[in-house]
Amino acid sequence: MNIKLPDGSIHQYQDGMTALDIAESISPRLRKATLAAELDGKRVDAFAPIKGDHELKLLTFDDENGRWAFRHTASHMLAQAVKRLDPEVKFAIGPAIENGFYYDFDTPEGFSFSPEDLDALEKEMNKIAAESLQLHRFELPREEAIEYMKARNEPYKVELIQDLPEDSIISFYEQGEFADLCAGPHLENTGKVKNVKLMSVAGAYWRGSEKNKMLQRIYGTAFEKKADLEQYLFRLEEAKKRDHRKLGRELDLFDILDEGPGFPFFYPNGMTLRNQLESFWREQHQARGYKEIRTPMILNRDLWIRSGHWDHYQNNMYFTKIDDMDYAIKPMNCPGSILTYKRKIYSYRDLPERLGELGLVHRHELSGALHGLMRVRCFTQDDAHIFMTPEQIKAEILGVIDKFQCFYDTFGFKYTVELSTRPEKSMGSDEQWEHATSALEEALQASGLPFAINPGDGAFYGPKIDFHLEDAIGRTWQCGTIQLDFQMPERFDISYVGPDGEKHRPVMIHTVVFGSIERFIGILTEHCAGAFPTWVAPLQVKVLTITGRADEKAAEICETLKAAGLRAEADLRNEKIGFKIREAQMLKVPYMLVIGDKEIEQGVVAVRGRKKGDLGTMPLADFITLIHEEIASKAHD
RNA sequence: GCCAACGUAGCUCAGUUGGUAGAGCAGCUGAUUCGUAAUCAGCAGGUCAGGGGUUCGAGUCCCCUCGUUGGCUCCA
Repeated sequence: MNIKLPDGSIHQYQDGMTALDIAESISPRLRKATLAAELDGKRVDAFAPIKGDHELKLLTFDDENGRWAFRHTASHMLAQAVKRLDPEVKFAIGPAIENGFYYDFDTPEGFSFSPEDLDALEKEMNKIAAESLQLHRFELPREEAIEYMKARNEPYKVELIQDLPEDSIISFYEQGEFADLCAGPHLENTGKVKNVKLMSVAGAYWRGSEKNKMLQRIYGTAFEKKADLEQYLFRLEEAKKRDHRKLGRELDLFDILDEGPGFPFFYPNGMTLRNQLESFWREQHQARGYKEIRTPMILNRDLWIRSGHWDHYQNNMYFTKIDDMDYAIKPMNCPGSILTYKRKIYSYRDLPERLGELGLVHRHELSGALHGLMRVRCFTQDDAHIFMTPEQIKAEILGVIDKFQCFYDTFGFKYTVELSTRPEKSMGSDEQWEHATSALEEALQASGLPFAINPGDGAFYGPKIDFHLEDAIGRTWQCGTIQLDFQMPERFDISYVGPDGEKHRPVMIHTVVFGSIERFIGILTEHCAGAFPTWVAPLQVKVLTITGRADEKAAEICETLKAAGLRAEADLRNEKIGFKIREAQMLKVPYMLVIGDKEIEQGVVAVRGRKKGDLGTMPLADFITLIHEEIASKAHD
């Protein structure tokens, strides 16, 4: 048979040889590294015999798909270990995921895995690796497959098979006494999976639906090399140090107290930071032709019925009564924005009308969903609503995308983009949804941004484009969104007068860049580990004296800095300079000015940067120029 | 909301088989005037999340509530 390798070369092999054999023929080391293979682009076992001419790619741990096979085998080993230690446990599913794998188990009533159990399971997995069990693949016809799993008393597996399409191949993988329903591919042998770490236990609904039984999920990870596992665990530990909840307390920025779950406090430092972000937002939006508004936090029931929130969003809303009438606290700003639009008659010449609002919204999120500033029950959306003619849609969306890129680049964020389509619970006709969805898709394509489709995740009034930013440990959070909406304009019967003198229905875009100021601050805090870019840092310069003889000069310098528009403080305490520097470093103050007898005598300041250390001395005026330039450029890092 | 773990001083954490709460940092007081990540000493600080129960006795054991964390579900 002829085998074409990724470098384009074609080699002849004997029919029936496996990918491992072929790897061996190239080098013994490659054979050892080969975990799985891709045959004509399809993932297969490296130990499966190959027949006929094909294109072959050998997958190692460096390939995402190689790691996937490696960790998927690890998840089977976990299941095997669980079964050995507790035969009563039933298997659900156990896939490889980014950075690891998990397996869901249905355990006997009242039993749940403890940390000690995880240790024991880890040991058993190591034993399974030491046993060096060979993996075998076999296929069964549908009925036999069902009988096979019934005989093994695995009801979840039976259900999975029953839900597979009639004509699908039903494959199993067997290692020692253990066999599992699985499409593969897998490693040839359990002996390869030596560096395993079981991370945590969590509840997870069967098939992801809260209507189903909650199963026990064990998360783990596995690496080919021990050093890589250790490095991964170390990185996780390091990442915890930049958790925004921890930094928020340490830097005295913000906190969430037991007295108000999900309702954050912003302390003076946090407020300074926040105000900088809001100023930036205002500058940018003014420059981009937006007008700012502010709409009420409480509006009456009729409004929310009209907007559809009463029907579609009630579970997430807070209510109140005023003079025996029902009111709701706004969970979104759009109805207020629409009422603003409705206050007068718009001409097509006025459009697009871009209305921005830093609006505080309240949403009753499930208690278990709360997470620091990332997920709260009251937050400020940096909202904007654009009212426009249908012809303006594409240009407006492109304008918004440009705005997003400007914002995220300013902070040095990487982001991923998703297009979310119609959810089950939604309003409007199929045509409207199709029209709106394709408008978004076209704009995205025109922007050249790579994006993924997220089916069924749109808002109830329209499809959306989401921008996701990463936190310290790689979880991603939706920040920016662009939502196209044909519904609200209908519901509120808003219009503009066209060139023909007739009334027309405008189209509406809902969009946020920060997403919520709170979440954005959370992400930004983790992104820079609390060392905020100078332009947003709560305190920009700390003036440190070496002895009391410098007090007067330091105070004077501090005043000069403040007069130059900088956020500066002087530390005149009777402490050693090393101690003062340590404190300022821990607070991640961008610049420290050390003032002692020498500086006073020479008429200079000794500058220390939080990252670069001692930067030498310079006249105060030079330092002010330097920091002003840095602030003006909004430099990060 | 669901599953699990956890909740001790402002912060980080000790507290053995139930026998009346302890350290470091921060704070306060005093001494020290000192060149780029911690000067020394003293003092003060807690209804052990809240409420019930078991017990001669509960921070430790049991139950309930609240909150936090990790997930699931949901979402900016």
